[in-house]
Amino acid sequence: MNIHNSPTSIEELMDRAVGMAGLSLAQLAAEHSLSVPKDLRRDKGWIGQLMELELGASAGSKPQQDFLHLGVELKTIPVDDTGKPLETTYVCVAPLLDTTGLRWHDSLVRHKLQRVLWIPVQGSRDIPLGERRIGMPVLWQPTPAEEQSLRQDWEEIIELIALGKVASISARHGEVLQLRPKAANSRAKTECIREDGTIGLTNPRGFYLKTAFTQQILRAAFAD
DNA sequence: ATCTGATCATAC
DNA sequence: GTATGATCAGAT
Repeated sequence: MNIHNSPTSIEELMDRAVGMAGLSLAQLAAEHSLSVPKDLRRDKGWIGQLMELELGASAGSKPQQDFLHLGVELKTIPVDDTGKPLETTYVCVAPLLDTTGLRWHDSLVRHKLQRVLWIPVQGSRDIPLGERRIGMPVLWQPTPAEEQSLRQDWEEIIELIALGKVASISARHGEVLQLRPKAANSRAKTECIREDGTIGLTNPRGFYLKTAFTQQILRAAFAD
């Protein structure tokens, strides 16, 4: 199933995603003539890249949805044997400068999460990478309640950033959305607003979805 | 066992 | 550095 063309409809995208459910990562890698890394320590994005290949997502480092023409963002999510997410989900970089006038409706978080195709993959480190199996896909759109939760957290965090308090924002802020470092390492710096309004430097941050939130998404999808 | 801050590879 | 793809691993 070496498909490199981009799907022309959501239906076609879902057919492809359902088609790879149940396969092991080794099986899928073999179909694309890729070797399976020993582990993910130095290949943290390997599974995501593999899914992009199989589903025909646009490769590269473009700052847009994976399936722009379909309005769909692709996310792989590592889960344990009960289906519980093992990691938070990165959404996008957070603006630490020029936050004035930013509104939820126009935010990158809202745009990226308008429609997400979740691909659960066994993520336990006890399972050799190649033996981990791909689960049934979930096409998700935030319910009004979910969007409200996201919006509330986003507005709170953005407000703190605008007040120059980014340094005091920890991953504990937010019910469903959190702010955490997103960089090569802690020496990476980017400009931010200081409390006195001047410009300072701090570690780049990204928005992440907490595991309880993504667990709820997956549970609701498989509830029927 | 879970969470939070830190980190890894790659393209440009 | 910023953007893509995320998971690692020490602290709690």
